[in-house]
Amino acid sequence: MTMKPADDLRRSVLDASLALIAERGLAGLSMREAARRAGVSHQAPYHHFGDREGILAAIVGEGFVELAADCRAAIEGIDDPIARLEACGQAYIRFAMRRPAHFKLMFRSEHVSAPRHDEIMAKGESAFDLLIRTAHDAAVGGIGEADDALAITSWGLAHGIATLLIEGKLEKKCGDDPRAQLAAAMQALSTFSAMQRAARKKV
Amino acid sequence: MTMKPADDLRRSVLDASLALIAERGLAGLSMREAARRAGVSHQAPYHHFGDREGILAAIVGEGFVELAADCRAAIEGIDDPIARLEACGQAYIRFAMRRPAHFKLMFRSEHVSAPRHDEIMAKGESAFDLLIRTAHDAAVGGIGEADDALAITSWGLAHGIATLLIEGKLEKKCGDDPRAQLAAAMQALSTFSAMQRAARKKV
DNA sequence: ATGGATCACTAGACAGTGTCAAGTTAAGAA
DNA sequence: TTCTTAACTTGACACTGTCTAGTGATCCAT
Repeated sequence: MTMKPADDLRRSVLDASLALIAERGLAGLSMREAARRAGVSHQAPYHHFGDREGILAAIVGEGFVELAADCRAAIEGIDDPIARLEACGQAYIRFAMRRPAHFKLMFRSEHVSAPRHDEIMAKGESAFDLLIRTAHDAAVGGIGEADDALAITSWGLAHGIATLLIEGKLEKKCGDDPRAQLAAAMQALSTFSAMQRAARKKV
Repeated sequence: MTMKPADDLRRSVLDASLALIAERGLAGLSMREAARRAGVSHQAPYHHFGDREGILAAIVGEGFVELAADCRAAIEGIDDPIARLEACGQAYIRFAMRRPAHFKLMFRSEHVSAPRHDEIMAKGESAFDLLIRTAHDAAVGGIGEADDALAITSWGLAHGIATLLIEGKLEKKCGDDPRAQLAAAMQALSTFSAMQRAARKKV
């Protein structure tokens, strides 16, 4: 199943957009500049995406699929539920570091309105829900009874660490080296796991 | 010490900007519309803020001061270090809910570049560092030895929960009612505190 | 095969934006 | 009185997203 030329332009506009975002940030993405780089008229992208938001929605969709795949791969072969949860969090944070623009678009409400683009969001979010469910199951299996609260706590921790990391807010505490920051992030996750294990043994 | 007319316009442009953001979101803030609402020409705001970013920087500065004050007030009169940390996190999350636009501007790197506006950021961030130090001290006092890791973990949790909350990502798990979402957020914090206490007793 | 519809795209225009440059007006200092 | 500076206004420029109106090509039913 080869790509049709139509999808070809769609793909190259999308790639040009991602490159643009990588260079100039999220606000630096412009329909016209993306079209320019793809070598087409300023209106060509509209035929494939309808809207500026359409491009962002496409990026979000790809992001959710990739994140879910990352998480699935990370927990494969791990049995201990708390270790699974930690591995999942690690994948979450590594994804945020590898694709910061995707991550921001995925978890900010203002760029892509969920009601529109619901088919894309649904595809992505169903994959994402699996991720959350994994975390949830792991948490429940680990601690015994506390249901939603622990899942939200785990998600919140991973999400917060990831956010602080890609926004550069850990620089003051960990220095400029991204690897040192990543190490600190991972240490936060393992601290959380340790606390979880302690709480479990106590009960 | 009364306000000079100059500061008067500065203030009203700032208020118009905040109203604009509340109505149309962060991207809906426009220099020209803010000027229009303040009843001045489209260039008048530039005299006070220099830049579009200047307005955002002013908002960020006010936000850091208010957040620090909130946190300080929250931990007042509480002795138990773990309880202090939890109260601090509660204040952090309540602030995010009360001033979502401030919160986003404060913790995103793309809107306001720290190197420029360093005087504003310094004023705000020194207040903010106090907040982090409080969390740090409380954490260290609580668990005994683990130093930076627990502070980052706590900060990450509060930040992540706050972010998910104001981006509406908890709606699927907690429903549309903001009070139910806030309750879930608080429950996540208390879950964390319980785990911290359990870990402490175990060691 | 052929007429009509649909697809993929181009070209032009419009309102709106941030910001540079040049003027204006008023107040205060020398 | 003259000079300087602050606090504006006015006008222009390049750029943006998006609406409208085209233009070939391709496909499909007759």
